[in-house]
Amino acid sequence: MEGHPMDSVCDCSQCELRKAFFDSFSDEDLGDICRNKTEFPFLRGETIFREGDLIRYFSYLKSGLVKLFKTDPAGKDQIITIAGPYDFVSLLGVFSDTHQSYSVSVLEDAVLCCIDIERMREIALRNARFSMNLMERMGAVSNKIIREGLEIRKRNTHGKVAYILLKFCKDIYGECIFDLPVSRREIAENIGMTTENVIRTLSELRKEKVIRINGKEIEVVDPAALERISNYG
Amino acid sequence: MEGHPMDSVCDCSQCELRKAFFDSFSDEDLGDICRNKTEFPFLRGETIFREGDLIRYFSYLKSGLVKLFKTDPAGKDQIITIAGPYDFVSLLGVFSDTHQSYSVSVLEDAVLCCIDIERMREIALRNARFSMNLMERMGAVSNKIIREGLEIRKRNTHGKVAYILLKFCKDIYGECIFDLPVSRREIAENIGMTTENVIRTLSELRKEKVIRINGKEIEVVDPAALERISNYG
DNA sequence: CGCGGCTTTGATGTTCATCAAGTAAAGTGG
DNA sequence: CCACTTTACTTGATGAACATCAAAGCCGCG
Repeated sequence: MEGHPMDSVCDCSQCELRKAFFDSFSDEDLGDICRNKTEFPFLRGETIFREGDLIRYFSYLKSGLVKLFKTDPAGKDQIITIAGPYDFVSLLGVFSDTHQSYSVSVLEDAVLCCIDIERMREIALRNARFSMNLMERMGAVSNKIIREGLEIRKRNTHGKVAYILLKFCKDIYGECIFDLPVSRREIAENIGMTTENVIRTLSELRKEKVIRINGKEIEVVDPAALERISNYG
Repeated sequence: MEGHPMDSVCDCSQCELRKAFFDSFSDEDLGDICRNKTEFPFLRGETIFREGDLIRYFSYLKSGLVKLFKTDPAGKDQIITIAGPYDFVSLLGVFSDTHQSYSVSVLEDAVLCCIDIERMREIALRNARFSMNLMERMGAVSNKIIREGLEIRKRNTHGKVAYILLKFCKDIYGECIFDLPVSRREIAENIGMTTENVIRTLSELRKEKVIRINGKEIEVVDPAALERISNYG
């Protein structure tokens, strides 16, 4: 893992995640975690870990945006999903596998909260409510990935592009106007198309006045039409 | 859920799953589960539950083969995965969702072991080791589904068909000769192709002497070639 | 300044879905 | 048990969708 630990300014009792998740902690466990967590800042473009690396931390994203991806023998990347604040970067293998089965790199400057995996396991093993919460939360992430995969699979090129644009606009940024955090090629790697066809489809959506494009900046001008294209295509 | 409970002949202390999974149970919990589980037999073609049904049971497959699938508004099915003995039929939503997010129906006569979801939750909440085992096991299933989705997505038609044939032969039956438990259409629904192209591709593999076809019976004559097609295509 | 990566568009060809038509197999009702 | 209906399977022809190849402009960076 690149980067150096930050000064741990975060008091875990104030962590936004606590409400949803760490409420199952006793004060004792919370103090334990708080003293032993490490926050790592990462810059756009940096790699957090690679497929095959030893799993040392349980980690989740405090801020920023990252991509989870696999690289095939020919060197082509396949993006599994894009994760944002309070998403786990560790998928479900984290307690059963010893090595990462995918790579993670940074799309927008990020802060990662890391807890030693053995300590995490200890706490999970003596706190059933926490295990349960963990399972629910990690399950939600896995289910979202599975669902997205199925949605992508059944769409044609126009539907795929519309789908991912809506994901940026609704899920990730919550606004109709945003800067794409990824290259055209990365969009292609995410939805299983070629870069050229992603570009061509974006241009067509622009010509049809569904979106406006200015480099990385995208504005969804006609969300209803985009929804229609996503659902029909 | 169709079907009527079987006489519960299985003594849970003898359950094959116990070794891998239920060892985390105290004798007390095991007895609790054992008295309160129900085994349901299902016949080929029956539906175990449908998308949208209330989740009442935590359930796993003792024997047989089932498909998990979603049906879109147009009535077209998309197969998520095929599950075999000792796979969970409940995916990770089972503790966090109230309703099923997919349907399950039977490909080969099956016996399903069902445990009331509330009882399961109670036990998980007082037995952290069990929660942990559950998370590991359910995580493995989810990860397999995600991985398969990515593998399918990156292949062309020949690669997709080769991939799923190898799955039947290696993962499900462990033999080079087997009866397909699914129709050509279901294969298509699983790997995202049209029925016609599945058939065409099978015929081509037959002409190339990679497989032999006799109705539902498939023999993989040249496994190395099939692997090559799966990895290249 | 020049190199490499990203973006864009066009031309071309392959792959794949769709349409059509027919045979085989399996289920249904009299 | 047979006629009938439906579903599954198969092949061919066609066209649309999509990948590939090629070329050029753009931008950031050493």
